[in-house]
Amino acid sequence: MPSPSVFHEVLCAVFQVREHLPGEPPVLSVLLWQRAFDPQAGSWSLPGGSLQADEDLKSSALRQLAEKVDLRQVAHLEQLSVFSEPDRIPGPRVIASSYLGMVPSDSQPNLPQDTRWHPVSMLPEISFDHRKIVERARSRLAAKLSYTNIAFALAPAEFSMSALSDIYCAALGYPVDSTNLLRILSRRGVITATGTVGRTGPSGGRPPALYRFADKQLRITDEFATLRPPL
Amino acid sequence: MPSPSVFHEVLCAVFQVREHLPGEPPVLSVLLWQRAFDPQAGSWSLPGGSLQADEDLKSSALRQLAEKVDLRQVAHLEQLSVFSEPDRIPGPRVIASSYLGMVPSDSQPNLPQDTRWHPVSMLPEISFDHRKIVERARSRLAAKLSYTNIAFALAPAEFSMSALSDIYCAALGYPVDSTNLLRILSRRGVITATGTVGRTGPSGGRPPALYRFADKQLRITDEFATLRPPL
DNA sequence: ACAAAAGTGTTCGTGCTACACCCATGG
DNA sequence: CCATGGGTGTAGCACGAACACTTTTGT
Repeated sequence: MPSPSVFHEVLCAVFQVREHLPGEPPVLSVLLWQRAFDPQAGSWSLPGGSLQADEDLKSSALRQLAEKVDLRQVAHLEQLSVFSEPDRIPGPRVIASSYLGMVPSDSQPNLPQDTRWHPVSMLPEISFDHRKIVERARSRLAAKLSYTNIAFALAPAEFSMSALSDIYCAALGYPVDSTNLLRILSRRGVITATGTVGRTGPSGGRPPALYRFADKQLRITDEFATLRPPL
Repeated sequence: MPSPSVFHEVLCAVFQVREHLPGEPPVLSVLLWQRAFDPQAGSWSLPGGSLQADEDLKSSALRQLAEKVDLRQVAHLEQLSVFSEPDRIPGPRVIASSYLGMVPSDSQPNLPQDTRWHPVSMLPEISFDHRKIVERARSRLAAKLSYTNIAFALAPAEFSMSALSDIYCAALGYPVDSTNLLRILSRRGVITATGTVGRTGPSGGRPPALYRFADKQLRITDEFATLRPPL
């Protein structure tokens, strides 16, 4: 192995569906911190940092999130792609492995001063190539919502179907009918009824049945939309 | 950036659908080379090697395939995941980025002595964690066959539908009806008729119409099997 | 004429969307 | 008893699987 070794960093696009304006439906938001110093002081960056000698990438991602932004409730974390252009950031070469992370909508982590949730529909100025990572994370999340149970990582432990369809709507960017969503997800065995009911809302209405996700691990629920095996 | 830099290698799982036994339908095969020296002398490895200072990962992968196994007709190459366990191979730490590559079934690259195509159904002893990479590449390929036009990278420039369904069959591991395949792919605009016909086979029969792929770039052709946007 | 392979048409099932209608609760 | 939201039922459609039937060639 005669060739040069390089630095390696992990960058995490962590999403939460959260209320941005009170009374409005919740929106998909991503966790960013603001750079205090150059390069690109003032712009917003993804949390992350450099890989240590004794950890693999995923452990590193979890460590950085816990240490730097005090985030410990990551319900799901998966690899996106690697960004390896030699000049992707100024200074010595750093290869970035990007991750998609998600925290449930009911968790309220304590964040440092420089760190904030930003609705993905109104992102501030983003550092380096981090915007591309956010975009990729977003589209990966949208795609996986349709054929996996990945929403378990965005939803609280128990939820009404209208709350869940709000989450899908926020993540996908278009309305999702809660009545059909129930049928799809229960037929696939993704969610199960708890048997309990929630409280009725502030403006009246029937109290909703509550559901939970059957698994808290990622599962493919709709493999092979087409070209499936015979029999 | 106080932390250690590490070596970084690229590993390519390159597939071709090729005739293994004459007269039999073609099978999905992967390109491997046999290690002459320890560690793990005799076992078979994926082509690849270490990243240079001035190249990104994809360029590196293409370079290594051209230099080391004289392979220049790679029709598609995409990133799989990164393997970063500190002790994944003996010796100093090396992080591996894995790639999925594909070669059209009609190209016949010249291979070095130690390099050979192996049907994925009868793999030899594989080095280190390379088997895991082959498996992942295989399942990624199978998945993408159903919702993208990725078969363009496995098929020759022009082909009959029965030849194409042989390719799908080899890559998926189960039979694919050529008549339905035609309908699916032409409806999606993935393939178009050339207007010409091929030669009839050695055992007689009607000469087949020839088709070609409309794009030679990867395209998603069946986004959102479910939960699609309204209207 | 017959075998072999390609191409066409038809039936059927499945799964999702859309929407109308019914139910439960608070004021 | 009415407004508000939750839940159920149903019709329709789009797409693909399976398979029978027809067409075109070589021998």
